[in-house]
Amino acid sequence: MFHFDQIQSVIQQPSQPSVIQSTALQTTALQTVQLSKGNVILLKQPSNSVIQSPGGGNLQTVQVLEAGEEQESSRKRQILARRPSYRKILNELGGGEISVIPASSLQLSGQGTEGLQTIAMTNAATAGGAVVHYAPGSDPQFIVPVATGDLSSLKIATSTSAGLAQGVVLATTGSTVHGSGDQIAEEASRKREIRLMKNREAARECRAKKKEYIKCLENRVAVLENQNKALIEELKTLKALYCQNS
DNA sequence: TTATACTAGCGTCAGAGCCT
DNA sequence: AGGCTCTGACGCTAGTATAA
Repeated sequence: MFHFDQIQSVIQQPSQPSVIQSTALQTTALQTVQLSKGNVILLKQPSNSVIQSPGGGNLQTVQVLEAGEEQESSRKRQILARRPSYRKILNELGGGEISVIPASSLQLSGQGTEGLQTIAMTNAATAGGAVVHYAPGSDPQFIVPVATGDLSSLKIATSTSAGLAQGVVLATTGSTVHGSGDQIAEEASRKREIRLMKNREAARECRAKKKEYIKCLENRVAVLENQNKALIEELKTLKALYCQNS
């Protein structure tokens, strides 16, 4: 796997592309670079990745895949690039419907709740356990499967930056958790909160991707400027040589 | 020191495009 | 058709730079 920073340039239609051995090339970093068959990516330096160049040297090259492989690879990349939604994650975990609980309506007591990252919880309704997603921010929320049932006095284990803490008790302080759930306004509000939360996350990722892409373009500009300077120097030298000999 | 301009980052909305 | 993701546009806020 190599990072965007390592990309030095993309050469179009190389006359003699050098093929390299790549045992487990991850190309996720290239999603925003449009490549076509025959393009070659130059890396700034031999990376500590799995890429091995038969020729060695300061620059490594990665040849773009054949058309069929490229399509397949592109599809895989797209699938990998798209993070599944919270709803999908919960469905895969057997959650079904989900409920959003404002963190302000909950109290976490016990040790190990600082730096909270994920919570797994169990009670009579969850049997094998259910996953609670914590959405940090100015208005933090807990997202839980509705099938979980009564949320008061759930036994939960928190995974924190400091490690796992068992036996923390999640206690509800408001009635929002136990509402009927049938009220249309409540349902609409819940859906809106989920949508906003997902869009917030999407916007964050989009901006990060955009920043990375701009950085890549700036790198390319720098490389091309250097190449241009070098070519001008070479031209001057050749001109001088030609004048001497004529 | 204060007022103003500029920049970066964020959340939200709207619309395009894809997928089921 | 409806739901979803992605992304441009917009407005807001906080931090920084600069001129008066």
